[in-house]
Amino acid sequence: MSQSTPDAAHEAEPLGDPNTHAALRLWVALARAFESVADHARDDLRKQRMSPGEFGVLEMLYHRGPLLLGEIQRRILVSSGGVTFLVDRLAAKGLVERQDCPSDRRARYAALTPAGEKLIRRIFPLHAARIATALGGLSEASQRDLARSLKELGEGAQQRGGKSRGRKRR
Amino acid sequence: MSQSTPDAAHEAEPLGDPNTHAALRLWVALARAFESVADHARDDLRKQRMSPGEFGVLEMLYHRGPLLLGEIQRRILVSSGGVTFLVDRLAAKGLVERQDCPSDRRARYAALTPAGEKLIRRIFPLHAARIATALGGLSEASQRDLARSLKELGEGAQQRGGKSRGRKRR
DNA sequence: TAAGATTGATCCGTCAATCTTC
DNA sequence: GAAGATTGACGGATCAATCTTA
Repeated sequence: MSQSTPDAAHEAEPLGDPNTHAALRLWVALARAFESVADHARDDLRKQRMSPGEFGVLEMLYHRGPLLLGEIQRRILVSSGGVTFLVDRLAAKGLVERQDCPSDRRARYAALTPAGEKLIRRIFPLHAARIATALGGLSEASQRDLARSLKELGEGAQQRGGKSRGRKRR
Repeated sequence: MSQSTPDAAHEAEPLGDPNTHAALRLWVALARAFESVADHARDDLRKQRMSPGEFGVLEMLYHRGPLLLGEIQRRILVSSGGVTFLVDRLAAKGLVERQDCPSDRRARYAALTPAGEKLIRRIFPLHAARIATALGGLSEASQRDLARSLKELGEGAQQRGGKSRGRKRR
């Protein structure tokens, strides 16, 4: 794992502020839920010998077509050097290729090669199914509700300014 | 960041199964929400020159007292080697010390030193407040609701067997 | 044989500095 | 000067192999 999960029990020594206490419990639940599902995702991806970042790039190019490296960076939230590195590796595997940008010679596109397209077309549905299995305990309705709440939570937290790794601060 | 976030828009090419589609949207929302809050947490910790893992160990020892390394491993969900490494670093900083286990000579305890106790006692409330700020958009009630749903989600996903990095499969 | 801890190799990604083009 | 991409050094964690004790 790449991330340590916060400890679950703060009840031993309750905090003065009940509001903080509720927030902490939510944070723990959020982190644990994320890690549980991420475990499924990572496990599935490892069988394809693919890192989460690599899969993220392939998936994005699959669903959106060729993209500038900077766009990829903002969308999957990796560092600038990280994108270069990911695209390098995918290119070495023959799954992705760089293309020059006609309107701006500083920029480059990344695009799927036929081999990359074939691969992601095959594994994406399997990966999606694995996620669905992980989440399978919840009804479709509560999945929708939860997704809505989480989206609100995420956007709120982002506006309050976390670290903002060069991401659009809209 | 240590983790790439799944891409948000699959609407361009809807999946056959609507159930899978709902699951995917939930997964994206979950990952984005987690990363947004984690950014706050990481940002805060970095000012203390402390990794999330190090903070996790200190926090746990603070709230639970001396713990076997194996227990720490299971609770913060890091690898076996990871715990050894974390405790090494904290010990080098003088914040934590190892203690022999009288009943099993294979095992060792980790415990806070006075300096470690002093440090975590000081920074934990600040960290908690930062998390509370990140989550501040939500009412206390909806924080509780969300936490409950997420706990259910996380436990469900875990039971369905993610990767289970040596963790108790209870 | 198995369980706990440790070591060393390796992997993935960040960060700071740099180069090019705008 | 600022924006896009790239490079190289580094950090944090995983993994497989090993050592010790049960």
